[in-house]
Amino acid sequence: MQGFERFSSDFVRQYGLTHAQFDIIATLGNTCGMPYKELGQKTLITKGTLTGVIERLEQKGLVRRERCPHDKRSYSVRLSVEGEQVFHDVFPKLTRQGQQLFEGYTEDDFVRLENSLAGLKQAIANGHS
Amino acid sequence: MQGFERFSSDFVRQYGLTHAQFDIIATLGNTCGMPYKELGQKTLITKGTLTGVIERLEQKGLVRRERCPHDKRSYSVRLSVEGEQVFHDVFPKLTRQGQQLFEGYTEDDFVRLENSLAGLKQAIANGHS
DNA sequence: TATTGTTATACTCTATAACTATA
DNA sequence: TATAGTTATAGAGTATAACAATA
Repeated sequence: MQGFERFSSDFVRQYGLTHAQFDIIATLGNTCGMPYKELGQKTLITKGTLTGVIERLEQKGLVRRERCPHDKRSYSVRLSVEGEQVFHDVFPKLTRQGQQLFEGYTEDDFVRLENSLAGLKQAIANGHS
Repeated sequence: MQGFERFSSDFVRQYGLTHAQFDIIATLGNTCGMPYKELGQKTLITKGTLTGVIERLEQKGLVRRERCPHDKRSYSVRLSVEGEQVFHDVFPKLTRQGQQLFEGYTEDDFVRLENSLAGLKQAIANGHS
């Protein structure tokens, strides 16, 4: 875990993004936007912190905010065109970078790993709730 | 990964420790101390940051510093008696907490998971260097 | 001259609580 | 009254670079 954490966060930082910012972009990718509340629930970032993180992403032009027509207290946050570019640019690279890790893996290795991790993930999610 | 990260960091925070501080204690556990430089290499914390982290751990009385007799520029950082208590108190609990995640696992499940993860770990370490 | 650790700077994240504006 | 987001506050980690003491 620590190994991959370092591996990926070095990579992300090269794009001038922090872990939290990357988390937001990842969460917003392939969606049509969502309010702060939902974003906070998905990323586990509290609302006070979220204001700052979104602000910095907005300054970088990666994210846009629109007042929600139905509830004027709320915003809809979504990726800008540039934000989507980053999303579609960084993720495949990160994935590809990740792929190099698995050079020696056979199809069978993948299946075994995937099954193991799926079980582990579920166990963590259950123990966690 | 994210699931376990949250799981364990919630737990660690209950002891009033941050991730970085926990990392130091974990690294210092079962050793007779080491200088800042080595500590920084093992935890990937840069020296400037390390000064602050160690300082806070020293204020909490979990860590002690002694000038190295051989090289007067250098300190030897080691766990205090209380620091060792924390180490021996928190780690088994974290492990036990972790064990609950694996309630439904059979011996075979463990073997499979262990093999998969060992391979993954090595792949990450290699891709990482 | 090179290295160990310190200090200074500037930024980001973090939690928490008081606040505003809507609902 | 309750909720969505803001602001204020205080603390912690991060990188970087200039610095002092020692090697």
